[in-house]
Amino acid sequence: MPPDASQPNVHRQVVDQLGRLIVGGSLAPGDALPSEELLAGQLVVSRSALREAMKVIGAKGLIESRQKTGARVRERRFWHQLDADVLGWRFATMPTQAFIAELVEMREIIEPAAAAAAAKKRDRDQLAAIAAAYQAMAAAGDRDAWAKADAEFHSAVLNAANNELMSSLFNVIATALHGFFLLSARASDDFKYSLPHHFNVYDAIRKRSAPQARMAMQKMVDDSRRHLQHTGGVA
Amino acid sequence: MPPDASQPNVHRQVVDQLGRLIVGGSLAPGDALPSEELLAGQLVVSRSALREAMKVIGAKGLIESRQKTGARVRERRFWHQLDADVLGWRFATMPTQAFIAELVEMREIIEPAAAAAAAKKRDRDQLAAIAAAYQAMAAAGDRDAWAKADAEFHSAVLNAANNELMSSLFNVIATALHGFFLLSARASDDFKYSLPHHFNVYDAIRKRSAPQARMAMQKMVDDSRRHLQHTGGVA
DNA sequence: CGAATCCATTTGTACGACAATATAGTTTTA
DNA sequence: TAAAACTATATTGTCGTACAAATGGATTCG
Repeated sequence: MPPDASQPNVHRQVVDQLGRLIVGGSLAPGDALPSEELLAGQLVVSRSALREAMKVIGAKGLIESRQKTGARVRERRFWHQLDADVLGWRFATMPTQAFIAELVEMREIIEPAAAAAAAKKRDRDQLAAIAAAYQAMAAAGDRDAWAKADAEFHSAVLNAANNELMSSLFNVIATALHGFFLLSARASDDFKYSLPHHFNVYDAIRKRSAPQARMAMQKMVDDSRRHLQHTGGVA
Repeated sequence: MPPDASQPNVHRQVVDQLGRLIVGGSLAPGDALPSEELLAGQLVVSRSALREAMKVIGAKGLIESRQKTGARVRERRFWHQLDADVLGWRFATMPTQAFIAELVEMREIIEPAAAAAAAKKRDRDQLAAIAAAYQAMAAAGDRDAWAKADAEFHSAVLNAANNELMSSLFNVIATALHGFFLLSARASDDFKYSLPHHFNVYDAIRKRSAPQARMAMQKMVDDSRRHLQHTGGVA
């Protein structure tokens, strides 16, 4: 339970408001924000709460504030777009196909590489976790159970790659995409269509064959993209 | 000029102190921080400044604070390790070979993929930028000029891939690694050894050959790793 | 012994004050 | 007249205090 949503914390709400404003484009890069006093008045919060929110927004790379000059919106390339909040704001304000395509592309790069690394570096327990997730997928009766086991599988593969940075990155991307897929790809019924792919990935990692693992995962994400294009319609 | 270093801002200093404490391991996940009042006293800052710093640390995923319970250090998997500050703290406190290897591995995954994507999606201007960077590298007389042009080259390739998330991610990784390489790999003299590789990458992107671009970049990073092992000694 | 209640501690929010400082406007000077 | 120095002022940075809200633990009562 991250301290994110549903909390009536004032500064958290202000963070969300400012984040959406900036990411949504109402405030363009280079624009100056109103003075703290004024902005606090507009949002009906104290300057303390506003400042705490602005520090958070600044930590996410969206604004930069200097004395007297005030806070200015930074250029987009400074936005730490791998931040869960920033991704969420992008989804909330401009979930364009291009943006989703970027996320999907990242996923399609990371996962095959992670599978290859996992084949090389996994230990016994990590393999067992992958196997367990696979069996849970095979045994899944409904879509929800399958989705849960599927997420577990991918997470286990990433974990077996023994690269925390990669796991962390994939986590952010997967979470962002998850929210999208829940909304769009509800149609198809054959939710187990990718089970063989998953087995191939598991088997290659078991055999410690990095190229095979990479190829199997590659096929899986390719298939996933094709499937999506049929149901959801992502570029 | 990011608003990071050299500023005597109190809350910024506190952010650094807390970040180093946590990332460095002095405060283990699950540990509770002292109360705000007490901690503010220890650090000789006001509670306001401390709170602003804690919000920033929280935004980076290092801590989570709830009423009465106080702030607790979160598990490492919640740390947003792709954050520049967090990476910096890891370097400052535990620049282990394993950590550097993770960064290098990420780079070796991203760059070939980016080169392939650039071959497919680059436009004329983006190609021109790559060409310009290459020529600057070829013309470079000293190591500093070469390093600058080199960074420009990689940046241009990433930019040509037309994926802002990828650019942003690479930026963070490259910056983090840059700080390390400056310290370690000062030895070798033939700083232009990789110029042919760079040409191959450029040429493949020019010809829009994705597989060729991927392979050329792959060779480049492989060579770079080998070179590093000779001079710096990274696993 | 268990459950409801009260209490103390801690974070969350607000307000007010002053210091530091950078910008803009003003004055002085060459 | 133009440039340089100075001043005024607005804005962020920091501090301190006060109170509200929530929550975990102690206490009391059935």
